[in-house]
Amino acid sequence: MKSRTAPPNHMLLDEQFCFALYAASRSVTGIYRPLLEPLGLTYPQYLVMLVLWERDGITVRELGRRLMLDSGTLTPLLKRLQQAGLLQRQRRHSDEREVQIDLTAAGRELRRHAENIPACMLERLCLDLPELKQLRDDLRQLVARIHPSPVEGEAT
Amino acid sequence: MKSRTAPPNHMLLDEQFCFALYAASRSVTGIYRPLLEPLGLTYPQYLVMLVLWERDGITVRELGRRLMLDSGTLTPLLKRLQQAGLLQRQRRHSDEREVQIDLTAAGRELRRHAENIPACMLERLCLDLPELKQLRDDLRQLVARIHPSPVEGEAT
DNA sequence: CAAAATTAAATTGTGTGCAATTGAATTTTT
DNA sequence: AAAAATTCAATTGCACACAATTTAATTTTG
Repeated sequence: MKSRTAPPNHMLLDEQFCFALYAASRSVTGIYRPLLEPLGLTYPQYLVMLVLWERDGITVRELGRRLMLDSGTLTPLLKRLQQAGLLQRQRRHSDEREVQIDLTAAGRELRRHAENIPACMLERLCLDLPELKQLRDDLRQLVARIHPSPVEGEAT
Repeated sequence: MKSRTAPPNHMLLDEQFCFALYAASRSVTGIYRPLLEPLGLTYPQYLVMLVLWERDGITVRELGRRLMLDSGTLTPLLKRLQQAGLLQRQRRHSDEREVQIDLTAAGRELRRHAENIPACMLERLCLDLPELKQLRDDLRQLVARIHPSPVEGEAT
């Protein structure tokens, strides 16, 4: 007996998981915008500050590892945060290739003004914590499980 | 009796749902890149083509509604697709404000080369269809349920 | 109907993302 | 130790995103 459900057309935008992900990500960033605007931060800048509030004195490379961003993105972003007086950038004497990022007093101060943001976001998202944690873990699993593309000519 | 679990610090990057979402979205777009590169498309361009393959002859506005993008993003993107010979843009006679988008023969042709992409992605994501649908619906619910920010001075 | 308000795209300007290249410093090899 | 390879950040170039403004066309109002 044949199924009566419509044929699942994977080319339909509204069927696609990846579009839902893309749209959700941009939507959520949009919610951050009015919350971060008073702090003078964009969402990627806020992410950088989150990392530095955990521990500063780290290198651009370490920052990039945490955020999955490269120097092409981070260098200009960090220059803006430096311009805003939130951090300092300096080559490490131990290894002149590395650039170490240190928060200024103003950068550390800013944390207090950001502490209510997670709660604000939780409210806007209208999800309870367990649901959110589940979704977060699903997304992390997704990223972790991504099958590397089969690049040919790779040495074994 | 006090709980022995560590205090949940919502300021920790790796605790945050929103960062997982942001990172997952960029990761997934990164998987598309090598698949779309032979077609000469970026991921946002691919999304535009998906909408047009469903139905063309729509306006920039309708396209923007489907993709949640405004003309500031779409206009230059559509110009590039036009330059690539995939579509035509023309003012509507019925309303000269509107710009109608029509696929060219080459634009319709391209669909065949894109038809295997969803299956490729499914393989790369290493998730079965039910899980993916669940996650997709969760993300859609999230976007739908987003509480509008309380903008003051709004007329009632 | 004419003025005012609204609408649709385009434009302008800023800030990501990311591939590819460059340049300098360090490490590994020979 | 000198040459080769590697590493880190910066730079370059291109393509989004999105706020804000502009321009032109249409609709609504007085």
